[in-house]
Amino acid sequence: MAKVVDESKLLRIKEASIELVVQKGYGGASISAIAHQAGVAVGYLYRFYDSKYALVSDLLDDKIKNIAGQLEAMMPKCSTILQLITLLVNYFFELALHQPHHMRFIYTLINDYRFSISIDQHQRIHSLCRQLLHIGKETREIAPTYTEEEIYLMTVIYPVQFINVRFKALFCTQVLSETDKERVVSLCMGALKGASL
Amino acid sequence: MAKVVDESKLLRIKEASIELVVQKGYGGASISAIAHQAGVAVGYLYRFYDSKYALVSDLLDDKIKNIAGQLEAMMPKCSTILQLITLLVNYFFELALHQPHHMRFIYTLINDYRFSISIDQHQRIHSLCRQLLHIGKETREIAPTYTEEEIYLMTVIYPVQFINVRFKALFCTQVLSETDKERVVSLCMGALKGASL
Amino acid sequence: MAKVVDESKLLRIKEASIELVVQKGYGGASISAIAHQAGVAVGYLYRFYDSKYALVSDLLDDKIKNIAGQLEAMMPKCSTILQLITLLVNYFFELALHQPHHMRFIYTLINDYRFSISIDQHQRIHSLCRQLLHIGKETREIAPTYTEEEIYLMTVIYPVQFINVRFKALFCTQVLSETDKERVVSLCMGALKGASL
Amino acid sequence: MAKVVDESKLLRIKEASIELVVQKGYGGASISAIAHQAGVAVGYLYRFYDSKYALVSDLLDDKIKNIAGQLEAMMPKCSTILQLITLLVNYFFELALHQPHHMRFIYTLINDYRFSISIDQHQRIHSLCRQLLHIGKETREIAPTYTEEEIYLMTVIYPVQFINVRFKALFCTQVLSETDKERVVSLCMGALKGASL
DNA sequence: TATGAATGAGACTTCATTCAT
DNA sequence: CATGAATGAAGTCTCATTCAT
Repeated sequence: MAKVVDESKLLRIKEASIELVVQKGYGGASISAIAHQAGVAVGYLYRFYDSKYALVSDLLDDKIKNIAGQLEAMMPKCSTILQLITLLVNYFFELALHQPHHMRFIYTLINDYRFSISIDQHQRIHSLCRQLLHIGKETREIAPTYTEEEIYLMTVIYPVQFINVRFKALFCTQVLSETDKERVVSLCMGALKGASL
Repeated sequence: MAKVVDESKLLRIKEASIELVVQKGYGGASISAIAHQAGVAVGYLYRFYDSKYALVSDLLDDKIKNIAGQLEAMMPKCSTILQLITLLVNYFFELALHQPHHMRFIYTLINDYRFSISIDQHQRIHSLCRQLLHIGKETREIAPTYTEEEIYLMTVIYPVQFINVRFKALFCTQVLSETDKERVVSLCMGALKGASL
Repeated sequence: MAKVVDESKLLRIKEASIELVVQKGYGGASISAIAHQAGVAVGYLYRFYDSKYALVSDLLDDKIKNIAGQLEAMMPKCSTILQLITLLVNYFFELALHQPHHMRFIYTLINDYRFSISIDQHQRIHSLCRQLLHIGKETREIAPTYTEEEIYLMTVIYPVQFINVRFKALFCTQVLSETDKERVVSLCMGALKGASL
Repeated sequence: MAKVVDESKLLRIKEASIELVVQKGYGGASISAIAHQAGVAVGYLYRFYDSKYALVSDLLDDKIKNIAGQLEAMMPKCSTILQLITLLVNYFFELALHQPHHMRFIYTLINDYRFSISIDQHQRIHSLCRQLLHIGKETREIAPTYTEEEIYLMTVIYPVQFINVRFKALFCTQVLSETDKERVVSLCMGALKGASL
C-alpha cells in the first residue's frame, strides 16, 4: 500500500525533473522547483537520489535503456535494416509525439559533457550496432566501408537531431508527419547504402 | 599616450573560455577560472563583454560566422554538391585537427537551449542551404523529396556529430584520418541522393 | 511536522538591518554583515525578501505606516491642533527614547533618493495633512495662507529633524527632555499660527 | 595659462560630481562616470582628491562654506531677524532656481551619516546661530525659550526641506514662487516667535 | 517516514584605485 | 602632466544539501 504511494511520488519526481530540465536546462532546474512541481518535499527527493546530478543522470540512463531495449526487442523480428530502421524511427516519432519533453530531454543531455551513457548501456548499444552492421552487410543495405559509428550516427543521432531541428523550427514549422518519417527512413537508408562516387 | 588594448589578452580570454566551457560546461566554467587561466584579472573580462553569457554567446556566434563564411566562400568555386561537401567536410576536419577545443565548443553549445544561432547567421545558413538544395536538384545529387532541413542536418550536423563521436571515442579510438573524411563525404552524398526504396 | 518560521529570527534580521543601515548607511550595510549580526545565514534573508533593497524598503514602509497609523488613531480623539501635535511629538520622542535606531533609520532614509514613501502611505499622509489643515483653520490655529506642505513639514519633518540634530549633538549634548518636547510643540504651534509681519 | 585649463577641468569635475551624486546617489555615482561626464581621465581626478569620498566631502564642505559665508556677509547689514531670514531664504530660493542640482546635493548629503559638516564650518555656523539668537532675543523676534538649535533648524534646515519637498512634488507640483518665499519667511518668523500657549 | 527551514560555499558582477606609459 | 588599462576586493544573490522535528 505504502509502496504504491511511493511509486506515484517517484514518478512525479521523474516527470517534474524531465519537464524542468527541458524548460530551464540542467542548471536552471532547481531541486526545490522540481520538488514543488512534483508535490513532494525537497528532502524526500534525497531518499531516492544522492544528488541532483544522480537524479538527472539516472533519468537519462532510463531513456537510453528504453531506446536500447526497443532495438533489442525489434532485432529478432526483423531480417532487414529497412525494417529495423523503420521501427526505430517510428519509435522516435512516437516518443516525440506523445512525450515531447522526454525527446527534448534526451536531446538536451546527450551532448552534455557532464552526462555520459553508462558503460552498461554503451556496451548494449555497441553490440546492437555491431549486429545491425552485420545484418546490413549481409543484405547489402550497408556499404562495406561503414562501421558501427555510422550505424549509431544514422539510426540514433540523426533521427533525434531531425526531430529537434523541427522542434526548434529552424527551417520548417510543420508538426512531424508520416511523410517526415518516410524522409528520415529514406535518408538513413540512402546514407548507409553509401554513394557510388 | 593612451594605452592600447592588449589584443593578446583578449585572445587569451577567448581561448580560456572555449577551453573551460568544453571541459566543464557553461555552468561549470566560472568567470574566475576563465580569468585565472587567461592570466587576467576577473574584472578585465567585463571590459569586453557585459556578462558571462555575452562572452560565450559571442564566441559561439564567431564560430558559426566562420562556418557560414566558409560555405559562402566555397559556393562560387563549386558546381556540384560533391565538391561543396568535400570542401566543407575538409574544413570541419581541419578545425577538429588544429583547434579541437573549438570544434568541441561548437558541439557543446549548438544544442544548448540557452544559446541559439543569431537571426543573421541563421538567415545566412538558411540561404546557403537553399542554394545547395537548388544546385543539388539540378545535378540530381539530391533527391527531390528533400528540403533545406536535410541539407543542414547532413552537411553541418552530421560532420560535427561524427567528429565528436570520435572525440568521445564511443566506438573507435583512432584519430581522424583521410579515410574517415571520405567516409563522411560518401555517407552525406548517399544520404542526400536518397534510397531507392 | 512542518517546521515553523522562526519569528525571532525575522525580528533579529529586521533589527540588525536597521542598526547597520543607521551605522553604515544603506550601501555600507552589507547583507553578510546583517546576517552575521542577526545570527542567521546569508541565504536565510532571501526567504523573506527578494533583495537587499526590498528588505530596507519594507522596513521603511513599516515605520511610515506606524507614523500614519498613530496620526489616524489620534485624529478622532482630538479637537485642536495643539492636542494633535502634542500627541504626535510625544510619539516621536517616545520612539527616540525607546527605539533610537528606528528613529535614526527613518531620518537616514526619508531623504534618500533611492527610497520613497509608497503611494499608499503617501495618500494616507496627504489625507491626514488635509484633515489637520481643515481643523486648524477652523480653530484658527493655522494661518490661512498655509497648505498641507507646511503641515507635513512642521508636524513630521520638524520633529524628526529636531531629534536627529540632538542625536548628532550638533548644538547640545543633553538627552531629550520634557522641556525639549514642549519646545518642539511650542515652535510647531507658533510656526503654523504664522507671524504677524 | 596652464592653470586656466586646470581650473576649467576642476570645475567640470565638480559639476559632474554634483550632478551624478544627485542623480544616482553617492554609491551610484561612479568615478569613471564622473570623469567621463567631466571629459577628463579617471586618473586626473586623483590629482586633486585622494578618494571619491574626499571629492564629495570637499564639495559638500564648499556648499556649507557658501551658506555660512552668505550668513556672515548678511549679518552686519541687518538689524532684525526678519531681514536676515528674508535674505537667507532668498539665497536658498535663488540657489534652487539657478543651481537646483547644488540644492539637491546639499539635501542629499546633509543627513547622510557618512558625511558631516567639518568642525570649522560647524563652529562658524554655531557662532552665527548664537549671534542670531542674541539679536532675536533683543528684538523680541525670538522666544526666550529657544536656543541655537531652533535657529539652525528653522533658518537652514526648514528652507532646505521646504524646497526639496517641492522638488519631490509630494504635495504640490508648482515651481517655487515669490509667494512660497514669503510663506517660508512667515513660517520661520512665527516659529521662532513662539506660540502663546 | 516525510518535511522544509536553514545553511554557506561559490557564482557573477562592479568599481575605486593604481601605475606604466 | 595626463591617461585609461588593469586590478581584485567585496558585494549581492542562488541553490544543492542537510538534519531536527
